[in-house]
Amino acid sequence: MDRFLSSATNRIDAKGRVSVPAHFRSVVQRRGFSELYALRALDVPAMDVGGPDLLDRYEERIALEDPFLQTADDMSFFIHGDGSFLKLDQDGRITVSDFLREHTGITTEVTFVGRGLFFQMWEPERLNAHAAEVRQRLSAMRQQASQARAAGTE
Amino acid sequence: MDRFLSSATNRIDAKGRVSVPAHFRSVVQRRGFSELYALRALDVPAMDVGGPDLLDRYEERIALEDPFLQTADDMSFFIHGDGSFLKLDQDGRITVSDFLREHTGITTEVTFVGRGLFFQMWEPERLNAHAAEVRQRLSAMRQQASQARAAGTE
DNA sequence: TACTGTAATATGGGATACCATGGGAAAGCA
DNA sequence: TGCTTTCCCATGGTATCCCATATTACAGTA
Repeated sequence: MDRFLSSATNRIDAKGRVSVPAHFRSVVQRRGFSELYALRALDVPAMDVGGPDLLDRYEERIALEDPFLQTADDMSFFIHGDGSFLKLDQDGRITVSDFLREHTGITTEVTFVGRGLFFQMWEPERLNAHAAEVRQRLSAMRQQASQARAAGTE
Repeated sequence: MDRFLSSATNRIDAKGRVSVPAHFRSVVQRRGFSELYALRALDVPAMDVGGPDLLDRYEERIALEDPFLQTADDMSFFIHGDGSFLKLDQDGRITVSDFLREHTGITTEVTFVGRGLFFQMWEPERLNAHAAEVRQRLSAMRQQASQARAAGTE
């Protein structure tokens, strides 16, 4: 399978290194990425990490904004401004930079979350909070949908 | 038969492995898969499990959404982040990870419940409680319906 | 229906391979 | 020279392979 899936939490060692889950590394290889791009996620305190295609995706997103408006420029700055890329060492580890820590709140542990075509890096506690929100939204959405169906058949 | 039917309870061994019921395995293997896709169910403490094709179906669903709106992001977060592949070993067993235990409360035994296109993994006690709830809801609903019918004919 | 043998399945355990993690040493940089 | 980064190796823990044994399901026979 060549998609990033499931999540795992790894510890950051004294030198600031953390192992990228083996499963993710094999996906990276299979997709033929030689370098990983880490971008700040737009709405959440997480990093989006993936191959060059991740950049394309963000470009598309920016393209939707009116180029004369502040928003587009802000987004572009936000993404390209400090966009760092992560080097995998021989043991499949990356070094967690201050840039990463600042945006995510990561200190001693990192949770890697598969997102299909890319993956995310989270501070474990913040991830839990976010996950709870997401599940609640989806659950509410599903109830609404089934109520709407019931109403339609009455 | 290519549907998941009936239920069975199996024990988890000292290494955290548990056999997937043979008839469930044959459903998956007939399609040529050697791994399972498991997703944390939204409203109940159970895992929804199926072949990797189950994931495909979800991804197709997401593709219908505007990729830059919150809904698409939530859905992806859920099916990729709350999902995981379970590798079947040669004897048809899977290892029950903390990822599964956390959400389901599973400790020493697992009940596998056929649900047609997928099956579920439950902690036996919780399944009993849930089954009782479901029965009660259904019988309440039936009583309501028959009362409404009686009222209509009076 | 009861009994019996057989095959399929579930379970247990030793050995092995893989992976996260930690630390020493060499290599770059100020 | 100090400091950080990168390489390399050691270790413990976990997952996987492979085989043995127990248990269950099934089919045939009386």
